[in-house]
Amino acid sequence: MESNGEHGEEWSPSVATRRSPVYHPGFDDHGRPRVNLDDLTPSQRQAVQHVDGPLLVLAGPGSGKTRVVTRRIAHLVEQGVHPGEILAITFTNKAAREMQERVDALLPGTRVFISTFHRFCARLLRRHADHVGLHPNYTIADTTDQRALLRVVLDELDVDGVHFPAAKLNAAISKAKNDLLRPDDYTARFAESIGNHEQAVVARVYPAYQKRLLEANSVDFDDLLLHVHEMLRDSPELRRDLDERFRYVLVDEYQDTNAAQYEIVRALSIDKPNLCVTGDPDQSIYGWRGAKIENILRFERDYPGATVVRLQENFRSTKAVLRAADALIVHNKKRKAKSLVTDNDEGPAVELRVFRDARHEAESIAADVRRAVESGERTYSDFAVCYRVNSLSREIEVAFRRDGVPSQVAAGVSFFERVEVKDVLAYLKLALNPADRVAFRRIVNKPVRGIGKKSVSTLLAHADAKGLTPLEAASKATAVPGLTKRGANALARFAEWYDSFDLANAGSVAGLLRTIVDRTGYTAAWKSSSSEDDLQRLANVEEMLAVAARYDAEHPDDPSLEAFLESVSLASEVDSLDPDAGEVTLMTLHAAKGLEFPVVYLVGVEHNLLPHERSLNSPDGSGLEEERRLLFVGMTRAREQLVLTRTERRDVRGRSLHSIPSDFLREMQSELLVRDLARDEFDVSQEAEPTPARRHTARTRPEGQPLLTTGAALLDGGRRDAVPLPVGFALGMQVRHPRYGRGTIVDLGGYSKHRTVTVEFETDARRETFVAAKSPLQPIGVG
DNA sequence: CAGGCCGTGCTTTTT
DNA sequence: GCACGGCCTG
Repeated sequence: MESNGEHGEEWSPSVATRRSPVYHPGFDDHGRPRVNLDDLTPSQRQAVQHVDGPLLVLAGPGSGKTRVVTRRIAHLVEQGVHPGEILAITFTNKAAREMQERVDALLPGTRVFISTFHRFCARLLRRHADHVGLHPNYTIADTTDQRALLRVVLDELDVDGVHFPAAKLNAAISKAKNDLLRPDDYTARFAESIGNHEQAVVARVYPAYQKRLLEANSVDFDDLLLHVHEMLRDSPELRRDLDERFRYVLVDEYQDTNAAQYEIVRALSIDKPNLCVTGDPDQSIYGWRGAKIENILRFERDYPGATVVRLQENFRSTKAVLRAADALIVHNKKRKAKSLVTDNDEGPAVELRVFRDARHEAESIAADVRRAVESGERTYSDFAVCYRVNSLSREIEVAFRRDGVPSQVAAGVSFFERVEVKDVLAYLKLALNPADRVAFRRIVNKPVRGIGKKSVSTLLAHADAKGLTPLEAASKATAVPGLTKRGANALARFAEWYDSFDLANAGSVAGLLRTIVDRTGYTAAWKSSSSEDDLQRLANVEEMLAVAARYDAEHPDDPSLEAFLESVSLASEVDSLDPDAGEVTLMTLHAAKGLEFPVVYLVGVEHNLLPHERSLNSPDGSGLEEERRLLFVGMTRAREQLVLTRTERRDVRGRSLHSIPSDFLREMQSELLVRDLARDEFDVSQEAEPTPARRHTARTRPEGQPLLTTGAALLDGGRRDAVPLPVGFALGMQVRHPRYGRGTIVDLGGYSKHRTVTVEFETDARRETFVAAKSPLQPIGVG
């Protein structure tokens, strides 16, 4: 309790400050307890009412886990536990936000510290950076930065970057870090390994890479955990303080914790072992990034006297869905036996539909969805389409767009990873952390200033030797040996120009960003360009400014650059999914965890895809079991209807290959209703043909009609290769809206994602403005 | 030093 | 099939 006052500040604004003792948040104004227990099952209630000591909640899919966790938090507060003593850790920002909202709904104004592992560690590291040789203004290197840095290291160590690509080495280093293997440990273990070239190379590269990161006052994703683990391990006082400070710790999705996360949680639960973990071994799908399913399996041994609560009743899915999911998962050997039971209806049978190829598969689903929505039976947001690999989304996106089915994609490449966004962010990073060599390299010649790679390397070598920041070295570039006169002058000019920015006084984050964009003239060339790509880039930078402005507005009390960059670095694409967007959601099976939809299509249930070929050669079959769990997770997202699909041919990297049905299908065949649509007389696409909107889209864009807006495909798809929306909106164009009927476009505004279209409709001269990318508007030719 | 072309290798999943 | 990095040329 004592520690709250002192540390409380640190965690604001996420943690409420101490309340007046008179107010008791566990009760409403009439003295009734807020935490309702009546609508809980006995085991749910047991978990909610558990206060002290370790607690393991084994929660099957759809068993009301979030409800239990949030109620339990509320119950703890009701029991007099101060909200500031509770720490809840999730894996995704989305889960954290949701939990925050639900706790807030139960006990308005109560702000518990709810955070993802990485964010929690980032904060902690900010506060105690000196423990691990960092400064509080450290920056976070994302995957692109990591690879860029690795390439520099490879260059220096004269490692052949062709046989040992940065991405691969990065994965190896990441894996080592996840297993708590630090450079020295790794080198000690693998330096001698003759049999494995890659390990020998990593043993050389890893220490150099880590040194460079530290030099740049930077950390990668894994370091966030690793550094915190180190400080907790090496500073008993700090560990004890935090253990005391967070008397009640909750960890969600515990089956997905890796070695570092496990140790961190452990360290916070020694003196006050009020640790509650929730999870489901059957939903462990992150083994490939170091998650240890054993962590949850051995919880009772790790925390003696632990209470174990099993939530087996499923409130989400139909009996048919659960039987199929169960038929599949029982084939896993390494597993705690658990059955899925529900009082829900039987529901329609789980179907397996077989198609000729991916195009038929996609078009059939699109037609299906349209039919259900047009008949009023469903809305678009009732549907999800899940797949094993991101590349499968493409065919679906295309078919949906062709058919006028609105969709949103949780894609692998995020907005924040686009080059132009990264460039602008690198300026911000350098402003925060002048030591950041990765950021410096990125922006020193952007826009082009005549500073080449050679000059930069020479300069940075000098800076390293003299202990200067890159900018300090650049300002005295003429005195740096080895630089050409031209290079030195350009560098000195750059440094002088940069210093004249007065970044410190730019005020808000948005102000700072605006200053940077204006002063660099970064976007200038694009403004006059007519190329679609350039306009897109411009729009992305504008969007970045909007993101910053939004951040400023949401954090008037904390306009700090580090907090902004942190939130940007730790944002993920799944976080941007909007369940109420009125769109079909397309995502990978991994991204689907924790979500639910009335109707789920699970495409590409084929051998080498699901299970993925890369999982097949794991020696103990653990890879295969994880694939099975992945399918299990996907299936159990469905509330009412589940459709699995496979095709007979599929394009893999350009080649069309014959596909083999997944073994998983055989394992649950008794629960599947098989419909072979591959040998039908009629083309699926023809069957679905005669709908009005479809005919309209077929002649959507008359010859010569300029593509005036960019669509959801370019932005939401997040990929450069996304097919541009075949639909351009232009002034005067005739469009149709499903509710308002025919109309004419009378105004256009904004760019890309925020492109707006104002339409005057024929009925009652109604005027409406839509966000182009999200609107159901269908062009019907030019008026 | 910059821009363009060519070849490789990629794709499993992500904080 | 594509995107990226590396290489070569101007």
